[in-house]
Amino acid sequence: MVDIEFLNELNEPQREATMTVEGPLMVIAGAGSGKTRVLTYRLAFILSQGLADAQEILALTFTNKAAREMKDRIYKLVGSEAKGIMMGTFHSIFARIMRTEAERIGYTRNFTIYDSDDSISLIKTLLKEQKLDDKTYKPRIINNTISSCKTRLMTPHDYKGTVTSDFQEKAALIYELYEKRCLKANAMDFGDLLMKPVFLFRDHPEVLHKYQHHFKYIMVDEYQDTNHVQYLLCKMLAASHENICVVGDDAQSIYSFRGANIQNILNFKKDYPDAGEIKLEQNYRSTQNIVEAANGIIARNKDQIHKRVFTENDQGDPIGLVVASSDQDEAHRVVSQIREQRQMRSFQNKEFAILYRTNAQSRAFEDSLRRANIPYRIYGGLSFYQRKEIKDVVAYLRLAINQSDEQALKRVINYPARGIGKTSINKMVVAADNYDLTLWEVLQQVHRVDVSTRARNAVQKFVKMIERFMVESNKGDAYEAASFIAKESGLLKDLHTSEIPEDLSRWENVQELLNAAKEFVENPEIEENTLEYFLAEIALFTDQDQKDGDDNRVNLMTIHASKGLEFNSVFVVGLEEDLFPSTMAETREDLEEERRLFYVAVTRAMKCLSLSMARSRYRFGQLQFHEPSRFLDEVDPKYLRSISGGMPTTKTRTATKRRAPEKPKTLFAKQKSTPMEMPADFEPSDPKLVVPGVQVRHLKFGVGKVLAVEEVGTQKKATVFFQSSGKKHLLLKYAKLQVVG
DNA sequence: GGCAGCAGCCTTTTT
DNA sequence: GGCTGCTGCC
Repeated sequence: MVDIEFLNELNEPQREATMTVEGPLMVIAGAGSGKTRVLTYRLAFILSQGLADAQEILALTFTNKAAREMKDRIYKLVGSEAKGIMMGTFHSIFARIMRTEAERIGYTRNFTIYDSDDSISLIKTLLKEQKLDDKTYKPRIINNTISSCKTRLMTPHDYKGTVTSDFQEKAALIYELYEKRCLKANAMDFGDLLMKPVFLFRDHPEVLHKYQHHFKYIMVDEYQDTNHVQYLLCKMLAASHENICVVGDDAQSIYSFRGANIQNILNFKKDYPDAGEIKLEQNYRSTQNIVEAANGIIARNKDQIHKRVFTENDQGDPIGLVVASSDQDEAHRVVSQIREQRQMRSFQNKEFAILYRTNAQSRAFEDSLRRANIPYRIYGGLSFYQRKEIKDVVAYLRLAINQSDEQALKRVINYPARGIGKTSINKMVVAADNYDLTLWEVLQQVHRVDVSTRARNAVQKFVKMIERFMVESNKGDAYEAASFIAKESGLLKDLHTSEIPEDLSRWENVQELLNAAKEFVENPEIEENTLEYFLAEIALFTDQDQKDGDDNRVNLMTIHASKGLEFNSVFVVGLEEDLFPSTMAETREDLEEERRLFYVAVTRAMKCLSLSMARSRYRFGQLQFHEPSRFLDEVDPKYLRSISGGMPTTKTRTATKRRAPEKPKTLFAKQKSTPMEMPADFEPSDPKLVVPGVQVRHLKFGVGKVLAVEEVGTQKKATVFFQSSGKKHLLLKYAKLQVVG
């Protein structure tokens, strides 16, 4: 038995929540009340008491990152006993279960996971085949319809019974065809990963029993954001022992747009009348001002469980309020405040967060921060795995594992160009349809299809290549296989020899993917190091999961993405009607969700909080004027202090002047994982300091030694020898160099 | 078959 | 304002 001294670090309700492990339990955890701590300690407690082995515990989290962090913390508490806890997102856990059980529902274990892009592109194909216009029947909307059916467990047949409009009727038809095609492609979409297990458990009680028996303890984090399917899965798995603990905060439910159901929290007591209920109400995160202002905000919502969040922390500073004239002005003033707080309170860059309602708002802040030479990091937006070049490589990998994967096949069949054009592909698609074969099977028998000799030869070569990839993917580990495929497919070469400058950074991104494969292979935690497992992992990897990194940068993200995080200083920006709350929010329920979102934003702040709005801003390429958000009126003025941001300081002007105009577009676009990011602690030096003999750092080339500086015309040109890439000539006017050592 | 140029869409949030 | 995907031209 492991020592459980750690329980002493908890307050009374926290300890109770930690030690109540038998039977159903609901923990309502207010913002900043130590929820994660309770969850980790609770798991550590179960393990240390020998109540269950790690593999017998199921812990469902909201993001993979949350799971990883929790695992780390549990390791620190109980050591290697924690190894093997089934911890992850609903999607990743049930994807694993479905791999084991795939054969029972007509799939094989190597099935592909379609992301929304794959789904939408399949829907487009189907619309075309049905001669339906994709302007009237928008693929994205149909995709939303299908996923919403899936969270409500509606099959195409069920849905057909409910249609009341022409659009729905066509959507039902597409849904039906879509399901057939997914099955044929041995592919599941996000919705399937949750819906199919429910049907599997329903139709195969022995399978359900197996898992019910297997998981002795179940824990669900962020329960307020679970949807109906997730709710059912929990209920099914917990039915025999009922050792289920759900943790959440109804006030922070912000995902109803994707089917999250706040009722799940309220229903918990109906399903388990004897369930314990513990409220964590002491906030350890924020100042009194922030906690009380937040309480005042959320009090206006009708739908909520009563609780009284309080704190024993200091009162703290008033909440800053900024009314800016434009979005640029807003950004500018936020940056000024960041500067000021860095000085006055000695906060580091990474202790700041700028939170906004929509991703599109980030641009103004990026510009301002870049001008001020403040490094920043953007969360969200286009994730690494959504990039074209990455999707191309991944498509090859997918194809190596699952040849039925139609979306992957179509993506790479003629990329890099190998002479298999639209006409030939169309003929083969038709053949596949006529003979009820997969596209891959047709490719294998291309000699029976009426295509040009040139195309036929190209197809046969392509098939041989993929077959080699199949062999390779079974032979080596994920890294070896992926490297082989990236190289042999011609993809790397295509990017490397390309004239287009962006292709260089694409090439680097592909290298980055290979690095990820290497890291995966070297991770001792993983079950198997094959390509198949690697693919399964990255299919569910999202931008929310990117590593924090220790680098010192200001954080920019949507409020949704900020859930679960905390920062010393938070700026909630864009508090304008029609932006936040969003125009889309019409009903009282919608509006209450927006208000919860505001509540989440405000409660991310530990010490400093600032709210701002812009009277005008560019949207859809047009200048728009906005009224202040109603949410600003909902903050009690006694907590507020208006900040009338004045003119930019001298220092600001200098910084603005100093920036090189080329910097954003060229250098930063070439950053590896996320473009436009500025590495931490990179501070370009005055060009005068760049003299022969000194060591310098360059954003892209790394560290190097200055060999010579010469005047070319009116400009200064330096010759630098870089360890990474050899000798380079750089114009000092453009190249930013930092003198080091 | 490949590329360039343009139209139209988007902006709520994501596994 | 920026991106994607389509069309039409070579």
